[in-house]
Amino acid sequence: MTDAKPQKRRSRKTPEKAQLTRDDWLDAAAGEVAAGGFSNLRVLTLAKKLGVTRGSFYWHFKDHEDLVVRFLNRWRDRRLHELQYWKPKGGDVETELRQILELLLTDASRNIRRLQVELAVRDFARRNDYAADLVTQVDEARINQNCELYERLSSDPQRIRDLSLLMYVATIGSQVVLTGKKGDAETIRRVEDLMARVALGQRDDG
Amino acid sequence: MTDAKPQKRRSRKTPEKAQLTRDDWLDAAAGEVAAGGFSNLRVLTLAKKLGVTRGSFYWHFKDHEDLVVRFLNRWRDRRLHELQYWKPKGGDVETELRQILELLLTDASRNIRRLQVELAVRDFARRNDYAADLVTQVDEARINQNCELYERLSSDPQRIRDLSLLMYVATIGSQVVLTGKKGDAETIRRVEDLMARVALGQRDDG
DNA sequence: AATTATCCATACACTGGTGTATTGTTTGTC
DNA sequence: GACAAACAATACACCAGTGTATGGATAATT
Repeated sequence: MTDAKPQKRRSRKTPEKAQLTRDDWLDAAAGEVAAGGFSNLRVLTLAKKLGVTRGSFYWHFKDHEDLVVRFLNRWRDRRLHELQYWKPKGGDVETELRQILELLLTDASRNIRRLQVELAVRDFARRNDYAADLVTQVDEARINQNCELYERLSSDPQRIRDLSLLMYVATIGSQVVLTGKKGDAETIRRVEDLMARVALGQRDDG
Repeated sequence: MTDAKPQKRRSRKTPEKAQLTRDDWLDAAAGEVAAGGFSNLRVLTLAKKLGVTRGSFYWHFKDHEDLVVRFLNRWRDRRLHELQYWKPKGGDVETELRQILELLLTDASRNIRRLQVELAVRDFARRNDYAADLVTQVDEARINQNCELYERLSSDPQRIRDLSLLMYVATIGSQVVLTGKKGDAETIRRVEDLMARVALGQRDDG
């Protein structure tokens, strides 16, 4: 009653897990980046949200830049690693194409936080060379990955690459333009369908 | 020699134009936004680049938020106003389509600063409701504008809108993914060509 | 020429952020 | 249970940015 002593000091969400790991900080950082971009990634705010002081931060990280670099590296590693799930199990071309498009558009628009982080990284890459390099790596890997699919739709290597690139920029553009808007779910589904038909070379019926 | 007195006090780039106007500040703000996004838009830095102190700023603007709002408003007004140049003078559908695509892709990629500002506004819109509203207005207007063109390619209203939307998100995505990369000029031209053929419904030859 | 409006400089208070050094407090581990 | 290592709190110096109040200089108007 008289003076509030430190009393317990470990009062985070999970009292069992008293110690914070570096990944905990990176997870919290993802929340900040998703919410307000990299300019919103501040040590003080992060510590407050984790229920500790900055003393903990400077144990796990050298400084603010160290946090940013580790965050970007983890992001790239995960994006490159998840590519293995981008190759559907089998089936005809149209099925696989629609699967991959659904993964890139409908599924992505549901995973708001992941998408917000990606857009934030992309934005940060416009003024940070290191981030720009990672984004390029990820883009290249994704486009190359999809080429394996579009190889079945054309025999011209240049055309395959262009088609893969076109589909990719269309998905990114959809995420940029449509995400977070009202009634985007239905719109995204229609765009998704139209993209599939474009890739398959089906003529318009209008 | 002894003590540097204020001596002249008007020593900006153009000594004739001693007084700064609000648009001068907004132009300088555009540079900051293009370079580092809205989080890089600081009164102090702006004043330094204009060769004045913040006393001038707080004469032309109420506060920092006032600057941001005026900047966004001017951006929207200009984007909506320039739409009149998006309607080609006449000619067949393919010519007009290729003209509009060149305007949206090749020309846009040359106008780096304008594009950087647009991407920055788009990013800012993810965490600012007012900016999000303006971006939606601009997107809607552009898509509607292009509908007039795609009306000649289909008779189904829904399909017209979807096609216009697809082409639009593809251009935005191209700007996001390809701008500032090495060898983007040639790539953009190929994507541009492919988009035109897709819109025109030409079958692949591969 | 005097006055007013316009525009900018200066000085100040305040906030919020980084980074460092030092000192606790836990948590294994022998 | 003593010791060391891992983790976090505290206090400090420092800087960058906003906003305000006030005064000074210039231009316009009469």
